[in-house]
Amino acid sequence: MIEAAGLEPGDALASSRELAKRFEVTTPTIREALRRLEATDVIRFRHGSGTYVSGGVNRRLLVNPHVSESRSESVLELLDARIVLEPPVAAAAAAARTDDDLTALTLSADNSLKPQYADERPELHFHVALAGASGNLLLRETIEALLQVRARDQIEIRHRYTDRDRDHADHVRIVEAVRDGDADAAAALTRDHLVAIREAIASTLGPEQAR
Amino acid sequence: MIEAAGLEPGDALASSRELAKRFEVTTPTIREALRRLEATDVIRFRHGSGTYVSGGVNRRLLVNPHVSESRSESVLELLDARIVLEPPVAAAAAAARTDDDLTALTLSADNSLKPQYADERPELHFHVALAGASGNLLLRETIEALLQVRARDQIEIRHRYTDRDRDHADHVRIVEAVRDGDADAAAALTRDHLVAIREAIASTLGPEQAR
DNA sequence: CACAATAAGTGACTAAATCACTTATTGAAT
DNA sequence: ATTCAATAAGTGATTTAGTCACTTATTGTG
Repeated sequence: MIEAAGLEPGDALASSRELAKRFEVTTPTIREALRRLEATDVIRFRHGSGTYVSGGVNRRLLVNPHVSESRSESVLELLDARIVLEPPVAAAAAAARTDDDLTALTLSADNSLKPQYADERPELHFHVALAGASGNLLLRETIEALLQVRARDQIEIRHRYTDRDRDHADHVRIVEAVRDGDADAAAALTRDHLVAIREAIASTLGPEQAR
Repeated sequence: MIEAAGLEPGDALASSRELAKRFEVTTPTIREALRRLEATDVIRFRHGSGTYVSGGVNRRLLVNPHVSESRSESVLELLDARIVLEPPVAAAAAAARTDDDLTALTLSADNSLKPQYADERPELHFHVALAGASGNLLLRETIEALLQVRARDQIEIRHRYTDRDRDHADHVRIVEAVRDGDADAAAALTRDHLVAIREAIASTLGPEQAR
């Protein structure tokens, strides 16, 4: 129904009672269906106001909200995965970027000096914008989902371990490589950037967990 | 509660009525909670039998089951994303593989001659096993989730466009490179393998969609 | 004109049933 | 002794009718 009506994030759904009438079931049944959609962030409930379409409608990959991250070493696991996956994405971006991509990339690089909107505006996250410049939406969604893993830790990492100036300088260099269409340089710079972050975190966790 | 009790896929949950008593709510409320868990495949209902823990409990990345893939060109989009991401994963596998990984890899390569269990047994899917050999679980889960995108099309692809013998031969060569610890070769062979599949599909879709 | 009271609309939840389905048990026929 | 159909208990699926909690636009008063 959301698809058929072409509803987009922010749009309101019909009320539970109305949906119940339309589908000829009762409200508890409707609620069960809506709760499933809520689980993948397709819709959100606002008590007393209504239910609204959310960002999940156009997000094919997502993080399982029902798996709690307990093991602390998985922060490094995540960084290791990013070190493998993101450099080639940067290379692809360097090969395929449009002028619009460059504009968005520059904007998000500047935002890394004051990353205040990074959580609610994913397109302002540098690494997401970088993946977006590859022209492949699925690639962008993959990186986006990956960055949602251990999101809580990542916020703390940004606040405690990240040197914002250095971060920004790294990002600017990557943007330059992408602008010049230098795939190898973009990949290498991205790898160095992530390795530096990994090292900074690993050293604070103590050598026994650094592998 | 699933975590606390250490329940694993296949284990049964308490009945709805019992859960309702335990949490001091009524059954419709319990059902809403369970439906959310169902949406990310943490649990599954079996009418008349019970509700059981499912594979989603230890899957951090997953495909949004509520987004229907309509555009046919996204098959190529998926292949393009895999061409970017999987070669470096293969390289990482060549660098980190253990003997156990090699055994699993050989097994899954053989399975690609008769890929009958590929859907219900993800570890038998060659590209998942390859990612697993990297030693990074998140990397494996990422590839696993990616392969779930357009799963329906992928089954058809396997049945119609794939030359099983050639597929198997490609896989064997990749395994050899991983065994020898030759990261560059593993990456190159994986890229060639995926590019060949992409070309086969692109040609059947007609040149206008091949980009 | 500002602002508090109001009323209508919405989600959240309850309570007590009934229906649909599965599965282990039971007991009779073979 | 074995087989197999009837049975009963347990489980999920859904209904019905209503109440509570919250939001928001409207209205009437100061």
